[in-house]
Parts: sequence; structure tokens; C-alpha cells
Amino acid sequence: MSDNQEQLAAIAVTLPDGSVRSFPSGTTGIEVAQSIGRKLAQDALALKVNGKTVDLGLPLSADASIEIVTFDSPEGKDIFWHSSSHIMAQAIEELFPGSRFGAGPSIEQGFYYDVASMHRFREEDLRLIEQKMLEISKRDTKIQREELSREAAIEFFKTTRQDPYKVEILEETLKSVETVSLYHQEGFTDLCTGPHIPSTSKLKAVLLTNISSSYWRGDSSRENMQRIYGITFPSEKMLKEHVERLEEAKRRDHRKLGAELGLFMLSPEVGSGLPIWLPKGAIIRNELESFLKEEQRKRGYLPVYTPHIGNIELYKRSGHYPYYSDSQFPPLTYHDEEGKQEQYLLKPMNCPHHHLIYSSAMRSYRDLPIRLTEFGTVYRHEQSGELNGLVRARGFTQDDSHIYCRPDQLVDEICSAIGLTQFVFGTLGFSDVQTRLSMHDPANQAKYGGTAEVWAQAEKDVKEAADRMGIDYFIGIGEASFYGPKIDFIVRDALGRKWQLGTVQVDYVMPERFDLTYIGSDGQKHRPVVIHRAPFGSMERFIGVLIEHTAGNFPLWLAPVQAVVLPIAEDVHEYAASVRQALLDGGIRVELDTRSEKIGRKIREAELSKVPCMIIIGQKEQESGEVSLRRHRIGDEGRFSVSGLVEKLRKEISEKT
RNA sequence: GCUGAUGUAGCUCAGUCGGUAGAGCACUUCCUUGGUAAGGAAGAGGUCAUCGGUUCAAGUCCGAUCAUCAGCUCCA
Repeated sequence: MSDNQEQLAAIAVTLPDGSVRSFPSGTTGIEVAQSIGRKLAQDALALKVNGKTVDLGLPLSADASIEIVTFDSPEGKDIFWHSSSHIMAQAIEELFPGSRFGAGPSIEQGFYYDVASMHRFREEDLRLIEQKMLEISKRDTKIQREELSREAAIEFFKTTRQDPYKVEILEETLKSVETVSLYHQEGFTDLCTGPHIPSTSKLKAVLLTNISSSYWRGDSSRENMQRIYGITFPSEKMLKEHVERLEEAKRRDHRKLGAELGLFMLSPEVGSGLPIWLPKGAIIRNELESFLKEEQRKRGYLPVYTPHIGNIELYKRSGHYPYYSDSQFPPLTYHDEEGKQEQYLLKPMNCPHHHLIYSSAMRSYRDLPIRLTEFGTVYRHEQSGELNGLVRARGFTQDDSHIYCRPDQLVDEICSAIGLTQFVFGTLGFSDVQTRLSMHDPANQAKYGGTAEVWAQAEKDVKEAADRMGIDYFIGIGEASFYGPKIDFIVRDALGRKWQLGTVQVDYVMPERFDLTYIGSDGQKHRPVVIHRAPFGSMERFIGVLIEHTAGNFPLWLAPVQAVVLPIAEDVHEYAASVRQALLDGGIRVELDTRSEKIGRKIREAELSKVPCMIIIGQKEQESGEVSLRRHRIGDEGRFSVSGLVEKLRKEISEKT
């Protein structure tokens, strides 16, 4: 086809608003954007043609529905940050010649690039690299795509670029691909499917955040690389907003708030990863435990208690010991007078104890389901670098239950466990919850117990229950536990990191290992199925995430101090004390502030300590026998009679709003 | 566990070239008795994470350990 013919042919381009425009064939994305508006052309980063993102410079040769991709969309951010990682690599190459590049993707909040370099990167280097990136942006370098055969690309990276990492990707990951694409920007070239932003000049603001190490291809037996993280924006203002968001997240950090509000502490004298609940934190935990106990009582759960340690044989039998011996505290070894040795494990999970309770009596099919429940404290020796306040600890308490049921009851029981978890999350205001069906990885059979048939059945049951409950889930291959698939409820913390809280797990393996049985209607022995479930997951982790979620502004029913009585002057102290007593009698956690400070000061301090209700008392209140209520973060709510206030607060507490 | 960073008063942080430790807030006492986010004054508060080394002299330089932070890896 000659150029001339191309010019003559017209194509119909459908825009997102449904309008159709005609363009000569060969029109590029940027030209379409320019025809719509100057601002859009300026913001345009890439083009989406029939749902597929492509470079802005790609000529359109057929009718298509298109969309101009800008930074506002998730695809736009992805492309922008991916391109930024290339620009960072170019900057690093210019500053530190000889550096080689591994993987450099965009991530949820920015990008990183894994670098192999003789130079050991330091904090100061990041500032230099940032400057260089902005300099490259000012050069307004065009980013150009080139397609070529895999062989030619291998040759290019072997000779011109001398980059063994890209060669390895081409020879292994891409071995069945014939044509690959390269992106050139001045002297720097990267292997990449793209698309990319048209020019380095789109990048206006850059912040390189940290340096860490990674393994080439995520394999701990391969070489270490230096991973540099960063984030970039098409304007300075957006970077500023991003930094402000980070600072806000820092203020919400449960480790910071936990110390400020006196909720919990960690001490090297006790041991790292072993949180200690302070009185105020213990109130929150206690309220949550009481709440769940009550819900479970309504749902037919039977509370039990089991010891904190167990004979190691128990865990060998369950299979936990061989599967997870590296993440357990070493066994306690005990020798009796005759030299006989016994070993005990700090319990890493509660299930084996519960299974023994099940099998301590003969069970009839009429008895099932049996739902044993316990707030069971477990100890796991997590790697030191993993520890993180309450959300990743070495000693923590699971709201653990094991439901023993007949196969015909299983899906119903999974559904009701999901229902309970949803109720708990709903009550605590977690709306942004992701649900993952955690399935096994068939390629890694050694990681799991049980037969293929059992796994197929269990995964089918889990999926059926999730579908019946109308859950919007995604599948996580390889995320199952060794004994069965799970439904995991995942919530983000203030910094956007994801944590698994609630979980519902199906288990056909333990009933075999512990030879659990019930007598069926046919008079024969049958195998029950076990469901492991924990709506909170771990009290520590849940409360850690809850602190960040609420920024320490707990709902009234959970607040460690629900109200503080603030007398304005000494002449009303006596009345204030009687108000405090009335609130105490009403079951409200209340304090009285009789310091000789001005009311403004008392209010400020109550606000900062996030007490939900301030009860302000002066002459006027004393004369009328009333109180003034001021709400945390809201302000004055007017006067109430003492009994009316108690009533109001009690109602709010019982409704858990 | 790995890579990097950090560790000074209860908290947030200064501390220059190595020369006997500083601020604000909080705390204690006194004055002040007030109306919805900081009244005033004075005082007390430190084995500079721990251990070792270099030096006439170490918060400061070097090493180890512990803890914390970010990420990696792992995660019942």
C-alpha cells in the first residue's frame, strides 16, 4: 500500500462518549487527541484501541473505538510509572556507568527498578538520580518503539547493551515469543512490551523513596540486586499531595497511635514481636472479644479452653511440625528422673487441641455440627524482618473455631461462617474488604497434605459457598494452607499494605490424621469435615488495622475512655463528681478532670486523646441539674439531663454505631 | 533471615572540626477559678540503645550486639 492510498482511506473512530469521528487512515493517537482538545493532547500518555493500550504514536489503520489514556486512569498511572522506571534507569546509567538492569515494573504507588551495579547506592544518590531524571525530562527525549526478532534482540543485548539480565529474560521467559519490542530513549534502550509515554518531558515531579535489596527473579539462590523505589507525577502539585497523603498515613500508623493512646507496647526486654496490651488497649480487645462471644453464642458455638503448649507428637501427627518447623519457636525439652525425654511446643495453632476434644467422646450424626471455639494464643517465630507492631507479631491470639460437620452440612456451615465474618466486618465499618479464594498450586504438590480428589472436593465446596454468598472474590493460586483451601478476607492498612484478617478454611486432611469419626444413621463410622474459621483472624492484627482504619477515633462502644467530665471551675467539682458517678452507674467508662486548667485546655487535651464525649459542667449546668455534651471532632451538642445523657450513650453503645 | 537506614529526656527533635548535654511539648510545685482546641512562673528530668576499640579526650570516629523502620524473602 502506498502512502498516497493510505491518505485517501478514511477510518471511523468511536470515542468514549459514543460519538464517531472520521480520520484519514494512518492518523496517530496524538493527532486524534489534538483534534479533541489541546489540554487532552497535553495530558495524553497513551491510547486505548478496542480496549488495548498502545503507544500514542501508533498509526490507526482501521475503524476502532478509542480512548485517550491520561494519568487520571489506572492504566495511565501504570504506563506513566513504568516509563518513569525506564527514565530512572537511564539516569542511573548516565550517573553510574556499568550499571545493569533487571526488572523495572510499575507498582501500585509508583515503580521500582532492580539494579546490578558496582556502586552501592546510598540515600544521597537518590537525590542525584532525581535531579538527573528531571534533567532527562527537560531534554524532551522521544521514547521510541522498535520491533524486532527475538534473536536480533538477544544479539543487541549481548553486544550493544551487554546486559546479561535482559538476555536471560529473552532466552528463558520469552523463549516461545518470535517478535519482541524495545524502547529507545537517547542512549538507553530497554526490552519492554510497552506501551510508554511519548516523551520523557511528561515527567514533572519525582521522588525516589528508598533502596532495598531483592533477588534476581525473586529467587533467593540468585544474586542480590539493589532495588530503587520511586514515584513520579505529571505535576509538582500532585507530588505534593502524594507526600501529604503519606504524612497522613504516618499519623494513622497503629504503632504510633498505639503508643500515643496507651493501647499497647513492645519491649525488647520481653522479646521482639511479643505485644503487651496496656489497660486502654485491653478494653478494646475485651469489647471485641465479648462482642464475638455473644454472636457465637447465638450461633451455637461451644467455648473451650486449651493449654498454651502441647506435646510435639501432637503437631507431628497433625502435620504442622514438619511443614512449618522453621517458623516455630524451638521445642521445650524436658527430662524426667529416669532420663526420659519429652518435647513440648509453644502452640503454633489451636486445631490439634480442638480435634482431641472432638474425639474425646463418641459423636452421632445427630450431634453435628459441633462448633468449638476459643480465643487461643499462639506463638510463631516469624522472621525478624517481618515483624510489624501488632499486625505481624510472634505471639498473638486467634479467635479460632473448628466446626466439625457432616459432608452434607459443609456448604451451609461455610456460608454461615462467611456470614459471621461479614457481620463482624460490617459492624466495625470495614467496607473495603477484598476476598480471596486461596487455592492450592497443583505444580507444587509437596507443599500440601491430602489427595488430589480431596483437594478437588474442598475447592469445589469453597467456591460453591462463596458463590452462594454472592461474594465478589478473586482466586489466589498457591495461597491455600497445607490442609485445605481458604476464603481470606483482606484489608489494607494506612500505608496501603494488605493484611489477611478473617479466614474460613475447609479441611479434609485433619479428620484423617486424627481419625475423627461420627456414627451415621446407618450405624457405621463416617469422617466429619472440619472448617477452621476466624473472623478477626488475630486480635492483634485486627486491632492494629482497626486503629489505622479509625485513626484512633474509636466508636463509642470500643473507646477505652468513653466520656470525660470537664468541670469549668472548682465550685462545680462536687456536682461534676456526681455526674461522673451517674455515668459510672450507667456502665459508661468515664473520667473526671479536676485539674485547675481552663476549660479550653481541658477540651483540647480530651480532643487530642480522642475521647468521644466531653461532658462540660459549669454554673449553668449545675443550676439546671443538666450537663453539656461536646462530641469529639464534632463540637457542642447542647444540654441534656443526666439521666437523658446516660440513656442516649447507653443506646449508642448497645447499637455499636 | 537478607539489603539499606535509624537509635540523644516520657514525646518530637537540635547537638558544628572529637573538648564534660540542648529546645519545645509532656511532667511536678506554686500562682490563677475560667464557658467549648494551649493562662503564667519556677522546678525536676540523661549510663547519648548495649558492649568493646581508637584517642590525652568519644553523643560525635571504628567494630560487634540488640531493637526499630523500609523493602525483599517467608507466612498455619
